[in-house]
Amino acid sequence: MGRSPCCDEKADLKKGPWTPEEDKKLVDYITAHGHGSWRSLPKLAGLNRCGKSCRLRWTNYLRPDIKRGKFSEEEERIIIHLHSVLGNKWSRIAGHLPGRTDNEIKNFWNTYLRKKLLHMGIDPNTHKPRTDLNHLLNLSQLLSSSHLSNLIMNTTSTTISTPLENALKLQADAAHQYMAKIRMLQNLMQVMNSSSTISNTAQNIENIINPSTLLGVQNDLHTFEGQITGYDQIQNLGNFVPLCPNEYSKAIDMNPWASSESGGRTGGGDGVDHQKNSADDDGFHDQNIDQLPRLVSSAPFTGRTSFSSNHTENKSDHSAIVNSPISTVFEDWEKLMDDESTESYWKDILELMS
DNA sequence: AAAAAGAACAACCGCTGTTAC
DNA sequence: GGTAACAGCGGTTGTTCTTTT
Repeated sequence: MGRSPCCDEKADLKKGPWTPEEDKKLVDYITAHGHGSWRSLPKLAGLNRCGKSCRLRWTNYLRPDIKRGKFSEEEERIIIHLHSVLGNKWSRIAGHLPGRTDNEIKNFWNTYLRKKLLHMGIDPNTHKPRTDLNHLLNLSQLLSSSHLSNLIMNTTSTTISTPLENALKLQADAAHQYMAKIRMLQNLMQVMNSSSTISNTAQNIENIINPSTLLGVQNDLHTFEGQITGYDQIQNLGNFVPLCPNEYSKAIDMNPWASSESGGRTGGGDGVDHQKNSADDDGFHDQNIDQLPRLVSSAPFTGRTSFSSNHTENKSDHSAIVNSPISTVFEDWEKLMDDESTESYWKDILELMS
């Protein structure tokens, strides 16, 4: 009954990297006869390998239609889109990228794309903004240690600092700290607003933080960044991309991957439950690529772009703030930030969210 | 120039659904 | 209908290459 023993059970089968000679044998055999049964192939081809190893070698490396080399930006975009819908279904994703293997895509994801999304503040598993505690609490430090230091070094490295430059550095430093805090708050608010299960928490937090102050966050940030763009490098601050509450999918509007040719979203862009589990449908069709929720931009963040597209509802209410200088823009924030300096401040918020 | 660290890639392992018997 | 191997898939590991210190 059943089949004969699997080749894997045979002894003395070679493992490890393939030699050019082995590759040639495999290619020659398959070219002449097709692979047929992988189980019987090694013996017929004169290889001391198991059929499984031959199949993997062929499908992942030797197949003539395999496209080698760097992934294009378009391929990157497609992979991320598909992953947001299909998850780690590498073979299905590979099915939409001719010439790419599931193994190659998987490696590309694990070694590059995943880290890229993490750097952008996006959870690569959920394709939503990261909500882990460390990310939020370390944000300020990360930004300060990288971008701002680069900024300062770039702007003053060639000369001995003058008193004015020192003052500018201090001001930039302080402003940067504000910025990081604002973004942390934005992220928190976004998380709260994007989940109905914690909507009550959002209200509780608003009891801690002056709601009117929170409403001004976006415009404050907008204005601040507008003021500070005298430093070109400050635009590099935006590796962390804040998203609009309830508007995850709208972030695609500033997505450089979303080419004009693709036409952007045509529907279903709420970023919720696009996954289908049906066996006969991978939940994705080529014509539906543009219907999938797009990801946030990897491009440098600019508050202007972000908030002009996502927070128009607040514009009129805060036009006065928008036009105010930095010194007054942050006046309302000073109280908040002073309060926040106490150790229990963030604990209170995070406990409410847990 | 050497060592260490990180990134990239290839291959293996083990699980699961399918299929031959 | 039951059993066991097959084929495919995703996760993980090991090796090699590149970059940084």
